[in-house]
Amino acid sequence: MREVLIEAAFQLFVEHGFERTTVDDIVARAGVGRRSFFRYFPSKEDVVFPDHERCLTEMSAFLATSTDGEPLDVICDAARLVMRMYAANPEFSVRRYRLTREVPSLRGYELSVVHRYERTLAHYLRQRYAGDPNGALRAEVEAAAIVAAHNSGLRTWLRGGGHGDGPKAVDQSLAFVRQTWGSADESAESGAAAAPGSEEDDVVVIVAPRKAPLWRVVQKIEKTLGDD
Amino acid sequence: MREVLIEAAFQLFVEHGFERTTVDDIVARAGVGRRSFFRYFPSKEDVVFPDHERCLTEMSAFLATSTDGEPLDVICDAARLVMRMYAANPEFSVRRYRLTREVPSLRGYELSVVHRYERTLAHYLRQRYAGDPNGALRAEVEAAAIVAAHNSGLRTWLRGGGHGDGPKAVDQSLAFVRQTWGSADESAESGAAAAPGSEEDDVVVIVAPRKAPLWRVVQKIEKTLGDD
DNA sequence: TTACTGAGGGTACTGAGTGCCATACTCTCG
DNA sequence: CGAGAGTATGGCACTCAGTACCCTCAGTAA
Repeated sequence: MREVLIEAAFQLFVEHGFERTTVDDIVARAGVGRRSFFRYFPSKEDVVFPDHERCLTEMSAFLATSTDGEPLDVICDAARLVMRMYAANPEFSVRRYRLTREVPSLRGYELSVVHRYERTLAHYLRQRYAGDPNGALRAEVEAAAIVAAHNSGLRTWLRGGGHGDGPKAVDQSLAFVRQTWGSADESAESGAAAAPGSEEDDVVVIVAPRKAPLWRVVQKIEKTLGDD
Repeated sequence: MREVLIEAAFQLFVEHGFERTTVDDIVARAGVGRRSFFRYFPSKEDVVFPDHERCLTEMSAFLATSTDGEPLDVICDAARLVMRMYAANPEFSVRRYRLTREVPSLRGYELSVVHRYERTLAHYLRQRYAGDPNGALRAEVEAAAIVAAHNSGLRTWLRGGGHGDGPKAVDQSLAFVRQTWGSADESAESGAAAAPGSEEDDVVVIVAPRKAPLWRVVQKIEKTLGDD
């Protein structure tokens, strides 16, 4: 029944557009009663995003079992679940992407979905950063950054028609965040020198208390430059 | 007319709630015709956010004239415009906050507004990072991080009933992002030293190309520590 | 057989948002 | 002063999403 409604709806959406298709049109093509539509989908928009609810619970379940490991790495893995869901049906994802780009109400719905992912990730990080006085803020910002990076990679893939390697594009975007962020705040809690991310960047970030004796700063620099 | 409608609407919203108040109720209390409501507000939700449209154009105008200065600093200043708008009417902002927290459709509307701010900031950054191969991604992530930090500070203030110093809370949140982020990518383009944020934080961030001669790094440190 | 349950269907209703037209009011030109 | 043009407002009727309520028709247990 769900499948029948989704199929009928998408046919009509591509034929006449989302807004010019009424729920009556959909149930007429599907051959079911109008009332049944709203039994399976709480709104007309929901039929366009039939799989996000499941993905959200998957993400929650994944995070619930990931109690150790670098928090930022964990939520990157969680974000990859979303990309995987999109990659499972490239044609469907691309069709939906084109539809969503043009219909304001669908954009609004998508925003609310993305927001729920972001809240899920932020909630996890807040628990992991429970001791940190800046933990709540850090959780918010990191979750937002990871979601933004994920969506950037995802959209790049979608714009390309879903032909390239989506997960790889997302990985690269996520790596960018971890590279510039993951290392820097490592230092923020230790109050001393910190090493850069990894990979092929050739810069080093050093954090030290202002007014610290200069020799100590140089010491940290030497230590930092030494261990690569 | 706008003011009359807004006032009537908020009275009814606090009396009976947003969803149980119909547009007919609003126009009846305001003493105007129903059709006039939709002339001034495209939807029932818009009456709750009467000032965001102006703030968005203000932000665009501000960014259009800010062609130099550190990009991250510029969009921080742009974000502060939003906080200022909230701070201009604390009681109204808090009433709206409480309302928005409880009504799903208002939350959805707020998400779309936040998203437009984020797009505006990202658009600006994308132009500023035009040369950078990672510029587009960096723009997305930084815009998202700044918006998240701003909203974190804003919500803290709103939860406190609008009594504390909102702009200060936002400043602290924004400083957190610049501290852990703003400095790291400075090095990506200039390859040399960079100064910290400002205010009362007592840490200094120094960035230098790895493998640079050590004396040059120390030189940068002395220069950085000197100018405060 | 009856009684219960649960999925689907039908009808009528509320309320947001729109299109169209009528009615003022105002400003300008003659 | 008055005619005409442009503009703000009100009123009416309509579409359509979403909901409440009730109906039918399985299948099933007793």
